[in-house]
Amino acid sequence: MPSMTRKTVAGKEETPRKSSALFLKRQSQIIKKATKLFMKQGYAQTSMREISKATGIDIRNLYYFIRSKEEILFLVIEMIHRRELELFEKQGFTSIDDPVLQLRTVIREFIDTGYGFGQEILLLYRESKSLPNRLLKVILSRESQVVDRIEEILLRGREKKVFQFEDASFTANMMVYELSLHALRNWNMKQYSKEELTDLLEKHMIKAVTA
Amino acid sequence: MPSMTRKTVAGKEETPRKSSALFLKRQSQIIKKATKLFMKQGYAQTSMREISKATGIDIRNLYYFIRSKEEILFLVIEMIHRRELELFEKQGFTSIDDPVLQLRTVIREFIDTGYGFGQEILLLYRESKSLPNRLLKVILSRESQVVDRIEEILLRGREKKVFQFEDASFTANMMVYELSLHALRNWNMKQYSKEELTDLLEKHMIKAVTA
Amino acid sequence: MPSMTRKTVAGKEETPRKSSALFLKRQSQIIKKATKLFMKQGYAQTSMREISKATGIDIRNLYYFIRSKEEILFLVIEMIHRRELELFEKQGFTSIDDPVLQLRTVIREFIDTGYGFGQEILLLYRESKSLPNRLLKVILSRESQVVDRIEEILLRGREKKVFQFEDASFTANMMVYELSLHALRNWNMKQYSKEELTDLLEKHMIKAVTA
Amino acid sequence: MPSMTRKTVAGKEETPRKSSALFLKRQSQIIKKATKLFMKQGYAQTSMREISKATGIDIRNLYYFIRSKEEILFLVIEMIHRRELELFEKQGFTSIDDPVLQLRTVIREFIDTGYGFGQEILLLYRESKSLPNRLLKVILSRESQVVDRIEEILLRGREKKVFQFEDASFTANMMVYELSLHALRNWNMKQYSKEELTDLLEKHMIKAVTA
DNA sequence: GATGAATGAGCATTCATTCAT
DNA sequence: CATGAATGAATGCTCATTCAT
Repeated sequence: MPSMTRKTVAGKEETPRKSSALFLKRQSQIIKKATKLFMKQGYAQTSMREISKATGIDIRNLYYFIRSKEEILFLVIEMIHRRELELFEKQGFTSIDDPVLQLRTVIREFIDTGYGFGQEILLLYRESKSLPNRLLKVILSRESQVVDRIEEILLRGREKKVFQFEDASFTANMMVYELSLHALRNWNMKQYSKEELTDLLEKHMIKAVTA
Repeated sequence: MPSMTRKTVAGKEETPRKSSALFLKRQSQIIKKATKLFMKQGYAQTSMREISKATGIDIRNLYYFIRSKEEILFLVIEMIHRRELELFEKQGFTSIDDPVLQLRTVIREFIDTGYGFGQEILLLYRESKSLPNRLLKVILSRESQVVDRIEEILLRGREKKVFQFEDASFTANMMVYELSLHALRNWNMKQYSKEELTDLLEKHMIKAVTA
Repeated sequence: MPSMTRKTVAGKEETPRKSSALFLKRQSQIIKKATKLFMKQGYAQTSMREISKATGIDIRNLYYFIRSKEEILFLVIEMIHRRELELFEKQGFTSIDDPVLQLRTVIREFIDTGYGFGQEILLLYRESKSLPNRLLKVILSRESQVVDRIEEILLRGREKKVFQFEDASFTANMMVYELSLHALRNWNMKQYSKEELTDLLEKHMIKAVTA
Repeated sequence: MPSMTRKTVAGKEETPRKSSALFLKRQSQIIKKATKLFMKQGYAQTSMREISKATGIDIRNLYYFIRSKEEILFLVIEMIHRRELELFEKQGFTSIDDPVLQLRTVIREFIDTGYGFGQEILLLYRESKSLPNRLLKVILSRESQVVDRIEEILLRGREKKVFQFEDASFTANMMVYELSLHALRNWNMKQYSKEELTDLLEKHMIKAVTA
């Protein structure tokens, strides 16, 4: 751990950040490459030098676009959540009336893309604590938003008497968690094809909330 | 010379290890302290110096008991699994005839102690990949043993027509995973007391396998 | 982390190296000082910290100019060979027609400068094996070039019927070797002045190839 | 370089050494294994731990038989010289009357065995300077004895008018040196079989001293 | 934006050797 | 002889970050 003393904490707007198109482009370029590296080797094991090499941006100029390594992690995690939330805003989704179908859609969409960024979820679980408390809170509130969307579906389903469960919050949490099964336990899940897994998960989850 | 060439990799028994009582005592002393440190700050973020300080063993003598930092992680993870497996060997457990009751017991025992070492499970998920492939394999096969024990219970239950599910392996995996819900998502679970959580989990899990 | 995993081996051009004039200047500055140190105390016995101190370049910035200690040794040895080969390219040398005179010139030039870098030849013999095979091959092929130049002279002489010997390659090798006599056995050679030695060597070597 | 301050220098008989048969047996056991290790990896690169492992003697008990690592090197080099000198004492050797034949015999004997311990000669050249001055002197005087024996042969030959050369000492030195050609330049000598090399060397050396 | 240089802090691991029991 | 423990001193190398030009 080098120089934990001089830490510049990300998120604290000390200097008005540039926000020209090019600036943002460079930033997202950094975030994307960093995401890949963090997923593959972990946050602590990824050096700024590697990020510099991956992006082609000189390490010293890197600090022109981001404030610190910590900020990169923050932005990376933020991006993952943004992508998760986008799933719920896909056109047509909110217009689905049947809660069961809606839940099914969520599961399938999540796995469809989530299968791809399953590693990213793992990153979330693994690296969150590398963030200082203040940033961690921001991240966790983002997470809660995802849980909330699931909870809404469940509550609507209970009103319609199609779903049955004790605690909506608990169940929603469990569901988000279950959706990450593959990512977190992929070593034991390799025996199943994507389709098999989707099927098994769907049945498991639907069974848990139907009467 | 920090010997880049002659690297000794943990687990590879080049020399027969010492195994006197005193030696093993020192080893487990190291492992226990390291476990705490790894849980709190992560493997990569914990330095040998810190482990040395925590154990009171001079850093150079530390290498008398362990081969490398990597080996410590290996032993730490191994110990966690050993503790998990011990749950299934508690006296009286195997004599329970009712599968539902047996499953309930597992859940309660797991949470009872697991609540305590929840952090350790997180460590498992988080740090496994810091191990080289060879050691990772050993660890994952240990993990499988835990899953296997659950699977046995499920299969016995299905034979007795009390349980119903599609895929025994998938379900057992999911259950082990669900049992770690609290550890991995404690930030969203703080709203529940230990008892509430146990109740909710139990109901959720039993519902998933009953007809 | 001393990066046991991501090791960068000297010579393997992962990243295009810098090559500005200033960069090269710093590099040769390092090489020169390192040569001295290696000659005096040996490669293994010379620490990077010493090289840092000798060059006045902070040890951490040292790694900005060289990839590893190993690379320094490689560059040091390379430079020695470059200097040796330059002897054959001195103006006027190739225009000497008489092979005996040509050989004499080589011997005298070699000893003249070689007397100065005799220690460097010792270094060559002593430290070559500290290099990994890949780099060692490069070095040995450089060495062969020196032998080849001598061989050329010998062959020309044989054609002209002034020289006589069985095996050109063997003889050339032996000659290069004999030229290093002083460097390698200086402890027994101290009784002779530079001039005496040159005379003795010259006579010995010429006698070996004349009819 | 660890603790160069506390150095216990070999050779200085501080404590009356044990000299029972077993003691000497253990010592020569250490020396033999150390010789191999030093040849393969160099003196500085060989650790006491490795010597301990190779001999099967616990590293701490090693110091019961030798005073320091330095002493091991001294004893190793001493043994090499003892073996060289034995060549001149082989029965029948001194009774050879013809100097040319005598020289031929030396060459052949030397290469015959020397071919086997060529590496040891290299060790001599490479590691001598790892010894403190006092010990180095002892070693070099041993070396001189070898040279002296050759010189004697040469002088006898000159008296008998079969040999002709300028400086006996220089020539003898050169001959010892030439005999190590293979060991020191084996990388370029691999093209020749042992027999070829012996032939070439013999002719080269005889030619250098005959009229 | 590129570039040369610096800096404070640390890393895991090894070394030869000694000593008391 | 074996064994547990200590110790003073390094080792090569990397880290994130800053700054002036």
